[in-house]
Amino acid sequence: MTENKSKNVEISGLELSPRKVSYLKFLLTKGETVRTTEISEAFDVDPSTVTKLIAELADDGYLDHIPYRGVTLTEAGKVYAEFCLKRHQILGLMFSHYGLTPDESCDETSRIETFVSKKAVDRMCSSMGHPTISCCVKPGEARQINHDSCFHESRPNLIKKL
Amino acid sequence: MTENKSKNVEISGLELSPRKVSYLKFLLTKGETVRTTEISEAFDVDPSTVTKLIAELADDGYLDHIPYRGVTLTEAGKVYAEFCLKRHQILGLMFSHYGLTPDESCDETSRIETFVSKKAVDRMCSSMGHPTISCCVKPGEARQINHDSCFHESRPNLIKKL
DNA sequence: TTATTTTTTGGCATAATACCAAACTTTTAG
DNA sequence: CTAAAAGTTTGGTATTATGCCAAAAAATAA
Repeated sequence: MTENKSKNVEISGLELSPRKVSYLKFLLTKGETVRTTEISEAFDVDPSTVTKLIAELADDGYLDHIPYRGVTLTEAGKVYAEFCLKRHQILGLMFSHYGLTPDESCDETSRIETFVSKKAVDRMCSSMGHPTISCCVKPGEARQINHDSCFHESRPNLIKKL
Repeated sequence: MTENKSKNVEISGLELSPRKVSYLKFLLTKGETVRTTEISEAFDVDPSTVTKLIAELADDGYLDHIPYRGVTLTEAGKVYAEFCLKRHQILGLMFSHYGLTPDESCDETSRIETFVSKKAVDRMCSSMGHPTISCCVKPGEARQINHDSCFHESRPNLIKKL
């Protein structure tokens, strides 16, 4: 936990490509070990494409891959995926503030999210009062916004770097 | 004028790559004919890289290129560049609403703008009351937000498709 | 344990960018 | 008015991110 936090500080939010972010978010919502085929079907791509991307994600420490068996998120991968999910939710919420429908917010967010820094997301999250709803997650639904990764600028001494 | 408006309707906002959008915005703010070197210096890339991108933009009708002389925006190019500039400004303003500094807003916007649709921008613009300030343009400065390209959803009969 | 299914490998392709060196043009200096 | 300098374009190559296909390998089912 304390370890995650300290690792968190190093997340810029720009380290992964769009597809990789999608895979990580998918893996997080799945929870358990996920087979190559599940991913390839979810994203409608060839299984070999998935094999290659997960190999890179595994190399970079985001997930463990047992060949022919499946993948699971590493601790770092979970932390990163949580951040990605939260970023998606914060951005989706932001768009919805300007009259976009939930679907539109989600679409626009999906195209831009990989390019928005964690610093910006944290700032926005604070500014919004650490919301728990978003275009994809409503109160009462299973997964709400997880603020663990949030760098609380307003209380630097309490949480910064820890 | 009427012609531009009708062409506008067909802009999705996603037709150009990041670099091409940057070039178009640069060309619009420059106004006159621009030489390859000016662009290559502005973006700190090799002149040959510029030659290639402008060839593609010219092919697609965004600009006229006279070899060894320079490029100018076509009418369609101007219309598109105006939209790009406005999109940048609307998005920058949006980020600034969530506590990002002007510089931060501008940075984040620069990374995401190419992936935000015109439909979303128009909606946001309406929702904001068609503002004239942004992270990059303050009131009193030369270029303010140009709303010509805006699809005014609130007054569809007056402006839609015309 | 063979047939079927799943996964991985290796090869190849495209879009977006970018660099370099060589070939051209245009401009400038004599 | 030409030769050198400066600017531009071509052609070749590279990288990153993705993705497909066919063949090989492993796992599972019959």
